[in-house]
Order: sequence, then structure tokens, then C-alpha cells
Amino acid sequence: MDELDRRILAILRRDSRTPYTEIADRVGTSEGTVRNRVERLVDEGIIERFTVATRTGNVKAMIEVSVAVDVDTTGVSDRMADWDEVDFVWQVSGEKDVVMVVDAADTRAVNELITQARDLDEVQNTKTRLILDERLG
Amino acid sequence: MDELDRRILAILRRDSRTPYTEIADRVGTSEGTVRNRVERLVDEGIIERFTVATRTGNVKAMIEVSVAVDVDTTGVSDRMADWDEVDFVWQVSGEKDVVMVVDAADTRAVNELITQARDLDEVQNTKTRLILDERLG
DNA sequence: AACTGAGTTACGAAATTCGTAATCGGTAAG
DNA sequence: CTTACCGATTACGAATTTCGTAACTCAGTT
Repeated sequence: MDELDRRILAILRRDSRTPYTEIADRVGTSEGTVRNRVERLVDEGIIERFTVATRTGNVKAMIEVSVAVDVDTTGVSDRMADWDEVDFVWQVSGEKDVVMVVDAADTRAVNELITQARDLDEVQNTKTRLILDERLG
Repeated sequence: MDELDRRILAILRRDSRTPYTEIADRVGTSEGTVRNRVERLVDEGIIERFTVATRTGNVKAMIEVSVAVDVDTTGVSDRMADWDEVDFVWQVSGEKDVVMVVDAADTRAVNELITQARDLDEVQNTKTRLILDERLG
């Protein structure tokens, strides 16, 4: 992870469809070098995934979830990550244990996700915060 | 946004470098149709950005921030979104006003971001929660 | 001075994207 | 019933990008 890697990453974060040839021009190297480095960044897990940032619905929200002390939090997270409108599932430190970031059609759909979470045996309680505005870094 | 759009999006979310030709095969249509639709999804703002999910550092965290009542929260968010290690900045409902999601080299770097936030006049206080594990939806 | 290995560059072949024109389906008007 | 029209889809050749691979460079070692 040197300066060149960081410059390539910065370009990909803004637009991951930028051709290797153009990235090479902008950072002052060759297409092959960009290709090798991106491949390495993927292998090393620094690039986790090529993806799209979407706003499929009208409401994004953070659903914070507490789980019982004796359960497999990772298992719960895995299941939640499979739900349709879920973007991320984080296990976090602090008051709650799991945070789901969701992108839903409307508040009703958000509520259904909350219900779905509360219906899990492992889930003790939830707290939801609507995302009113989002900036991408 | 019909079923075909949703299937295309689902594929792009998993791997946005999947060629149009392959997406077309998998959803049972032609390359041109996939291309037209992706173009439309971008125009409509449903696809906000083609990007990469990264883990450049070893520590991700949510830094929750309260701002004074009389300040331009959007302006603060904009500035934070420009900081290097920041992935997202959300304005949220609930106890705190702004949530920064960051990906930093180590806890020391997280602490520097917290300090940087607290140094802003508009920021009243912060609460940080480490992201111990992340699943992508 | 020769050797080594990682990273870079070079270049032709394969695959993908792109521009555009033809085609298709549904529907409203004559 | 036919015609005209519109957006969406398909078809296809050209331009561009990606890919595989071999040659090259340049530190660091022996």
C-alpha cells in the first residue's frame, strides 16, 4: 500500500468503471501496472468488492439491535445480511450489538425489517434511526 | 424499476464488473437491453456510483456527532465527507445528528478523526463505536 | 560481475463496450 | 381493421478495453 495504490483506489472509489488505461494516464504509469496492482489489492482483501452505491428506495435507515448475551451474533448478522433491503450488517461496540443499514422503499418497508429483526429469538430490542441525508466519502 | 431492473442491480451489487453480456445471459435478455437499463438507472439516480468496497485500514468505526442547534449540519457533513478516511457521512434522526463511517489504519488514526471532529466549532460532542465485523448485503 | 525476484512495460489476441439502425409490441387514432 | 407512433429490445460492425505473456529494469545479494 504505497502512494500509487492509494491514488488508484481514490479513482476507483469515485468510479470503479474507469478503464485501467485512463487510470494509468492519470497516475502516470502503464495499464499493466494498474492491472497488477488492482489484482493485488483484491487478493490482499483491501478491495473487498466492486459494487454499486444505490438508492433503490426512498428511505435509508440504521436499525440498531441488541442480542442476548449467549447467542452467536455472527450467525444473526449473516442471516440479516441476506435480507433483500439490507446494505450492511455491522457488529459494533457500545450500547447495541448489531447495526443494520437498510435501503427500503418507504417507512412501511423499514418497519417490516424492524419487525423481522424483532421476530428473531436472539434479538432483544431495537432502535431505529432514519438516515436523512447521505454523503459519500 | 421492474423485476428485470432489480435482478440486474442484484448482480451489480455483488460484482459491478460483471460484463453486460454475462448479465444479459443470466437474466435472459440481450447485452443492449442491460446496457440501456443500467444507463437509465444511473440517470434516475438509483445507481449513485460505481465504486469499490474497501478495507484500507484495520479499523472501521462509526463516529456519532452532535452539533449545535443553530448550525448548518449539511455544511459540516460536506466537510467531513472530504476527510481522507471517511466512507460515509449521514445526517440521522435520534440522539446524535451526524454519523461518520470511517476506515482507518489503526485506533490512533480513529482517535485523530474524533479529535478533528471535536475541533470543529459546530461539534458539541461525539460517541464512537468500533465496527468489529462487517457483512455486505 | 553475475544472480535473483518483484515490479513494470510492451504488444498481439480475445472480449467487452459502444454507436446506430432495424425490429418488435402495444396502443391510440382514423 | 388498418395505420401510425412510441419506447424498448435486438442485431451487428467498429472502437476500446482487458487479458496473457514475454521481455525488461532495477535494487539487493552473493
